[in-house]
Amino acid sequence: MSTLPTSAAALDRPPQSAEAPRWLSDEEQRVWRAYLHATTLLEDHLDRQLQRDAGMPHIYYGLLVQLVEAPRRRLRMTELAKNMKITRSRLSHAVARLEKNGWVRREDCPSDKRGQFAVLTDEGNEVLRRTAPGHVAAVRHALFDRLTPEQQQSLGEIMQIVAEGLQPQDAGADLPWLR
Amino acid sequence: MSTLPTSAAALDRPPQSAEAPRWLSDEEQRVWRAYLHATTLLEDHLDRQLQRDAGMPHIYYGLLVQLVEAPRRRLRMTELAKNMKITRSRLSHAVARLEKNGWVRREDCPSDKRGQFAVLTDEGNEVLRRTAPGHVAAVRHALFDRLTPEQQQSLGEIMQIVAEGLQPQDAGADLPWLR
DNA sequence: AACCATCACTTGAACTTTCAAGTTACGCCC
DNA sequence: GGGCGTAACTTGAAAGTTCAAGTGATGGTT
Repeated sequence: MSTLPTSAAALDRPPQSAEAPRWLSDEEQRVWRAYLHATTLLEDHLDRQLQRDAGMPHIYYGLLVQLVEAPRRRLRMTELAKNMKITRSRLSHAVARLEKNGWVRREDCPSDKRGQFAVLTDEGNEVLRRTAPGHVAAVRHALFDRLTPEQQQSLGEIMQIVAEGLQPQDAGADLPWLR
Repeated sequence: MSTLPTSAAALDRPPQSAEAPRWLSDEEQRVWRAYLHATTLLEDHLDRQLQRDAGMPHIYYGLLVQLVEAPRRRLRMTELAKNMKITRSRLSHAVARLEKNGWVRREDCPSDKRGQFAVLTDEGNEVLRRTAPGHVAAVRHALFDRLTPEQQQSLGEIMQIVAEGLQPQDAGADLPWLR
C-alpha cells in the first residue's frame, strides 16, 4: 500500500514546477488513502481467512471458482488467466501447486496441441463445497453488510469504470490481451 | 483475485443447506467481481509503473512517502507498519531492502533500546522527488480522471467504512494493533 | 533484585509472484 | 513444403511475502 506526497512542500518543490504535476488535493488524498487501506486490509483479511479454512490464498480459491462455473469444469489456461487478470506465468505456477493438492488436473487440448485445460477434480469441488459458505460469510461481513444498497450500487459502477479503464489499453509486459 | 461460486447449483447444493449460507445475489456478484477486477488491475498497474520508473514496488514507495511526511523524516518501525497496515515482519524485510538501496537508514531509538527508527535519506528523498509526479499522474489517469466528483466522494466514504470495519476488531495473527 | 509477561523488532524457511528466457505448435506465405 | 512470425504454455532464478520462532528490552510484581 502507498500514497503520494501530501504536498509540494514536503518535497521542497515550488508549487508549480516545470511540468506542473497536479498533486492530489487534500480531499483526493483522503479518498486515495482510504482506498489503499481498505483494499489491503480486505485482501489480507480474505487471504488469511482462506488460508486458514481452505489451505490456499484468495487467488487460488478464485481459480477453483472459475473452474467450477465453467462448462465441463475445465478452462483453457489462457482463458483462465484472462478471467482472473493474471499472467500466464503466475497461472502456471498456481496450477502446478493446485495440481499437487489434487484439486486441479491438467488435460491436453485435442484440437490444439499447444493448449492445456485446467480441470477441477472432485476433490477440488469438495474443497469448494466445504469452504464456500465461510468465504461468502466473510465477504458479506467485511463488505456488503456494511454498505447501504445505494453504496453497493455505486461501488459496482465505480469499480466497473476503473476495471474497464485498465483493461483494454496499454497494459504491461506479459498481459498481451490487455493491449 | 477471486470470487465466489455463482450459485448453489454450481456446487450441487440445495438452495438452503443446513447452515443456509446466504449466497451472493447476481447483483452482489457483479459488484464483487468488479471490485476484484478493478483492485487487482489497479494494483498491478501501479506496481509496474513504479517498478519501471522508481525501481520499487508500490508498497515500498508508500513507505518512503510515509517517511517524507513524518516530522524528522523518521518513524518508529511499529508506527510505520501501523500506518501502512502491514506486519512488522514484512516491514523489516522491506526496510532491509530499502536500506540496501540507500533510500532509508536505520537509527536506534535513544529512549527505548528495543526501538528503531526508519529514516529517509537524501537519496530516498531524491527518488521521491523524481518519481512522484509520474506516480500522481498514473493514479489520476487510472482513477480520479474517470470518476465524477460524486463518485469520488462516494468511493471515499465506502472505503472509509470498509477500512474501519477491518481495522479495530479481530484481525489476524501478527497484527496486534488491529485487535 | 530476581521474575516474567509483554513489547519491539529480526530472522530464516517456505511459499508466491515476477521477469526473462525458453519450448513446442500453429498457420500462413511464398 | 520449408520458412517464419506468433501463440500457448512452462521454467528457473530473483524478488517479495508469510509464518513461526527467536533475541533483547522494558515495566511491573513480588
